[in-house]
Order: sequence, then structure tokens, then C-alpha cells
Amino acid sequence: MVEEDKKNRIFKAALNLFVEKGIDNTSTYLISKEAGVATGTMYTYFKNKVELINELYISIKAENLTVSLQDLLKSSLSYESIEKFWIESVEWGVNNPDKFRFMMQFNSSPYHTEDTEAKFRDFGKNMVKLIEDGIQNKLLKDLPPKYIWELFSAHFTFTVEYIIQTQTKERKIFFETLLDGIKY
Amino acid sequence: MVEEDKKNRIFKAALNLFVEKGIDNTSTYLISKEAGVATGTMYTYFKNKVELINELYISIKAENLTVSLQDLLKSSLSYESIEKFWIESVEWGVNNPDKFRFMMQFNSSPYHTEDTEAKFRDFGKNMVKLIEDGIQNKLLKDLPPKYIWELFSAHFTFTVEYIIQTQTKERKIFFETLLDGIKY
Amino acid sequence: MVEEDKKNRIFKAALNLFVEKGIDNTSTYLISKEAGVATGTMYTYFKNKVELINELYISIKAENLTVSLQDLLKSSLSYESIEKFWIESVEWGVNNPDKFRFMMQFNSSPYHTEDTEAKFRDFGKNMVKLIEDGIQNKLLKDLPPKYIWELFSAHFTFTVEYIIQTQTKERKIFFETLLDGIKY
Amino acid sequence: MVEEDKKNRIFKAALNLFVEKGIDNTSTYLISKEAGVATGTMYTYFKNKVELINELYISIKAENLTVSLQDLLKSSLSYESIEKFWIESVEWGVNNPDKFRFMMQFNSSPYHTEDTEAKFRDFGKNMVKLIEDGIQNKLLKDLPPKYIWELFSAHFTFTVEYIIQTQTKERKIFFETLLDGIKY
DNA sequence: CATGAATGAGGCTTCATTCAT
DNA sequence: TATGAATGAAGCCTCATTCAT
Repeated sequence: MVEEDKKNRIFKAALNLFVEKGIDNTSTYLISKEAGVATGTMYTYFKNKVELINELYISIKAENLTVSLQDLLKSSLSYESIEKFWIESVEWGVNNPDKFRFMMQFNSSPYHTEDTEAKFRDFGKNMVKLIEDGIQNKLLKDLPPKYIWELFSAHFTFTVEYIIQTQTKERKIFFETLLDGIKY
Repeated sequence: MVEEDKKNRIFKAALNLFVEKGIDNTSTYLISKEAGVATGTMYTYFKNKVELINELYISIKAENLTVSLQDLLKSSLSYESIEKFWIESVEWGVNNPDKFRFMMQFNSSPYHTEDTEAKFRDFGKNMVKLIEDGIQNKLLKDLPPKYIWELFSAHFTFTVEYIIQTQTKERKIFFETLLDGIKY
Repeated sequence: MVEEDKKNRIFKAALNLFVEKGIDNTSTYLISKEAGVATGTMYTYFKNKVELINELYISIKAENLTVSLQDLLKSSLSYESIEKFWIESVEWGVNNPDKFRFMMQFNSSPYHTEDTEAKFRDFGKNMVKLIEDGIQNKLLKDLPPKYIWELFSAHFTFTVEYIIQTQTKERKIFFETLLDGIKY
Repeated sequence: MVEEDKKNRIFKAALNLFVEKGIDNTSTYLISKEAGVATGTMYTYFKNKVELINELYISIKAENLTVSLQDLLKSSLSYESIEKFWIESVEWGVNNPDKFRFMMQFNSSPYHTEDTEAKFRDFGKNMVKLIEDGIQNKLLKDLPPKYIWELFSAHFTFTVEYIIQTQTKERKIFFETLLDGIKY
């Protein structure tokens, strides 16, 4: 009778500690203690620390994408749908600062392998396609679609961090620094 | 000359290894070996590993700023001077990918303390002041100056990474995604 | 029938793995998996791993002795009866290389306690008595009977290993290197 | 300034403990403690535990061979030279019971790889050649030379163990059980 | 009897740092 | 200054064993 709960407790403990102390400065012992399980228990749920880190990332990124993605892919692209997507994404980040920051940390860590990112390949491709359409329809500047997509991501990331730190309620004016930069 | 060399050899070895394997996966032993010095020698130049990391960061960031800063602070703010600054910064990053990437890695690491960042506080303040002027002179949108400054940094960072990866020769069109986003 | 089977499946799994990977490199988990039972199940049949090892040894050694012993103890000692015993023993080893090798491994392991060996004390005593008779009857050299018995064992052991490795069909010429060494 | 002494202390501690408790039941911590060094020190001298085990074996086996080998290979083969070699070998084993027993333990352990044994390949080949000569000169029975050589080894091994246990002073009569078994 | 998740002691190894030379 | 052998705390992980179901 697996306490599915336990895996979640490990996830939560790891997330807290990774954000607080950094991934490499968080020992498996500390994670176990924080999760209220024995050291060995972690290894019932994860093959090793690296796999825990990656599974944590994957689960968070999946959550992140699920939250704000549905609408965008269904509707046709418009400034409004882009804004909605951007704002929902930002809101998710602001409301989940630990998850957000862990993703950032993970992205610039050696744990961020092609292998893991491959799981989200399709999503990226879809975004690029959407952007290509936007360019053809003269919604967006004629730039490399991949550049636009990565600018979008970078702008999103930085804005979330800014909002978390300043606790500002503004959203729309920030979005416009992105949109004005890329719209046709 | 032969000997002052040693500190630099340690810096270079550390930089290479940090970028290649990550800071936490690089042992001081490995740095020493790569630098061609004894393990103990590192400790005549740096109090410990953390200090080496921070000094390396400081020296690189200083170089980065020095390169492109002079002109900007002297001239009055204009779209041209902003562009010049941005492009020179980007060029530095593209030409020094290891240094650039180490800075990124450092920024999202637990070694990135207030203490170290304080060394560049003045620079940031100057930039914010410049931006405030820009806002007053209706060159830039009326946004929090700190937001604009951090957007600038984020945009710069992401663009360098993009250029390194794609090896594109484009610059101006990328800059315009920034400028169009923030100009009045 | 279905269930008594389980103890045997554990025995077989353990035997295979012990020979393949060594006793200490075989975890109880692996044995369970290979036997197709749960980890806990092992402990309903054996008090612990050490006891499993010893019971396995005892069952194999008993089988080994049973096979070739009957005749020898009944007949009066002669070169022919010795040869028959030796050859039957060798044949058993050659046909049961895993069992044979596990016994060797067990003998030079810390699990090989007096306690376990005591179970076969009687057998050894009988052999020594037989040999004493052989010496008195001028069949065998006047050497310490225990020496002869242990030489017999060592010679048997080494020959089995040699035959397993070389796959030779020879038997008698090998036996003669033993008999010529000890006969009167 | 390497204390070459220290490597020897580790060797001796390991040897004692391996014989007393078995290789796999001896922790690196225990070896360090017994050797009077820090846990990490072992790793200055040996890459890991497996390498320590193998180097220990190699050094002991080399010593063993060196002791008794010189004469045999120089003189022409005769019953006397064989006897001399056998007795000197036995004497070495009896006088170095721990080294002897460690070699036995190593031989039937998973650490005994082809790789390590390859170091002594030449020696084995020389012995086989010598035996081939002995067969041609009708000193020895016409058996596979490798069989004779391995019988020699097994006989030697078992006899040393017997002498250690019984503390007997006999030698020659034991040798004769070997020689009578293989001489022409 | 059987299960297998959970336990936590203990094993091997790394590595930042020190210090005698 | 420079060296590098030595240190030992601390990290990751395994595994024999237990126990609630």
C-alpha cells in the first residue's frame, strides 16, 4: 500500500530545500528529514538524487505548462490570446515562487540535460509554429520564430522575478514591453 | 611576471572547469591540476573556494562593465547611445562565452550573495538614474526604472545566449525588440 | 506442492546468484526477485541471510555425500571401491558445477563455521576410520589418516574444477595421480 | 615526502583484517583505524577498496614466487629440484599463514579477475614448460602438463593448511604423496 | 503464510582545507 | 611563497531486516 502521499512529501521537502540552499548544498539526508521519512525511503521512490531532481523538474514544468497552455493552442493567435497566455503564466509563477525559482535553478544547472528537456520538445515546437503563423499574418515582426519564443520566455522569467521581489500588482504595462518589442 | 601569472592560471582553470562541469562539480583539486599548481597554492591566493568563486565573478563582471560602460555614462542618453551600449555588451558576451556563462551560472547560484553584488551597486544606481532621465525626457516609457534596467539585463543575457547558439550575425533587429518595448 | 516449491525456488535463485556474483555481492532483494517471491517471504523460510547460506550449503553437501557414499561404507575398502567413490564424486561435481562451486566458495568464506561443519563430523570420522583400516591392511601408506582424507578431498576438488574448465573426458588417469600418491 | 611506511601499514592492517573477518566484512573504516591513518588516507595510496585488495594480492603473490622460484628455473628439472621447490614453497606458507590464507581467500573471491592473474601468466607458462620437459625426459607421467601444474598447486595449498592446523614437523612424507602421484 | 514499503545503520568515497617541509 | 600528503566530516547509496496489512 504505497503512501502516494510520501512521494509528495519528498517532492515538497526537496523543493523547499533546493530553493533555500541550492540543489548541490542540499543533502539527501536533509531532504529525508524534512520529508519525515528515512534516508533509504527516498530510494524507494527515486533511483537516486539526480532522478529526484529531474522528476521534480518535470512535474513542475508540466504543471506550469498545463495551467496556461490549453487556451492558447485552441484559439487562433491574437494579441489578446498572447496576453492572456503571458499573464496566466506570470500569475502561475508569482503564485508559485518556489516552483518557479527551482525551474530557473534547474535550467542553469548541470542536471538540465537534453534528455529531460526532450520531454517538452513538442510544446516548444508548437509554440514556434504558432509564432510562424503570427509572422505570416503580420501580427509579429519578421524575426526568427525561435528568437521570439525565447525572448518571450526570458521576458516572462525576468518579469516574474521582478514581481515576486517588488510585490507590484502591475501586469499589463509589463506585458506591453514585450508586445511592443515583437509586434509588427 | 612568471609568478603573478599563477593567480591568473588559477582563474582560467577555474573558469574553464566551472563552465564545463558546473561550479559544484569542480573540485579544488581539479582546478589546481588544470592550473598546474599544487592544491595548497590556491590557498595562498584565495581564502577558500567560495572566495575564489566570488573573486572570479567580480573580476569578470568588472571587465564586462568596463568594456562597454565608459561611453554611455559620459554621453547624454539617446537611442543611439543605448544601442551602442547594448551592442558592445552583447559583443563582449558573444566573444567571451565562458565568462558570460560563468556569470549566468554564478547569478543563479547560492554563491551570489548580496555582499558581492553590493560591489556593483553604484553601477546599477547610475543606470537607474540614467533611465530616470530618459523617462523624464520622454525617451522611455513611464515604467519603474528598475524594471527597465532589469529588462535590459535580461534581454541582453538572453540575446547573447541566443547568438552564441545560433552563430547569427544579426544584432540590430534583436536590439529593436528591446527598444520598441521600452521607448516612449 | 505449489507452495513447498517456494523454498526451493529461493534455494535455486540463491545458488545461481551466489555462484555468478559471489555471496556478498548478492542481496536478499535480488534473491527474492530471482525467486519470484517478496523480500519478506525469504524470512518465513529462513531466519536470516546467514541461515539461508548455511542451509543451502548443508542441503548441497548432504546431496553430494548421499550420492556417492552408500557403496563405499558398505563394501570393504579396496582400490576399486576407492576409485568408484572418487569417480562418482567427481562425476557429481562435474554435473553440478554450480553446487560444486558454491561449496568451494562457502568453504573459504566467513560463513563456514565449525557449527555447520559439525553436521558432517560423523561422515569425516567414518572416512578416517576407513582409512585407518586401509593403513593397517597395507593398502595405504602409513600417513596421518586425516592427512590422507584431506588430500583426497583437495585432489577431488581440484580435479573437478579442472574437468569443468577443460571439458576433458579423462577420469582414470587423474585418479591414479591420487592413488599412486597414497597407496602402500 | 611520502611515508612509504604508511602504505605498508595499510597493507598490514588490511591483511590482518581480511584474514580475520573476510574481505567483504572488513570496512575501509576499520582498515584505516587499524592502520592508524585517516579514512581518506587510504585513497591517497589506492584508488579504491578493490584496488587495495588486488595490490595486496599481487604484492604477496610476487613475494611468494620470488622466494622459492629462483633455483627451480635455473637448475635442470629433477626430483630433487622439485622437492626443494615444493618444500620451500610450503615453508613460506607455513611461516606466513596470513599471507597464505589471504591468497586462498582472494583466489575464490570475485576480486580474482583474469586481469590480475595475467600478471603471473609468465610464471605459469614457465612452470608448464618445465613440466613438459619433465614428461619428455620420462621424469613425469604423460599427463596434461597443466593438470600436473595445478595438481602441484592444489597439493601445496592443502598441505600448507594441514601443517598450519596440525603444527606437524613432517614435510618429506607429504611431498611424496605428490611425487608418487605424478612421477613416471 | 505472503507481501513489499519502510527503515536506518553502515559502507565507500570525495573533497575543502591544513600544515610541516 | 609553494608544495602535496594527510585529514575527517559529510555525501550518496545499499541492503538486511521488520511489520502492518
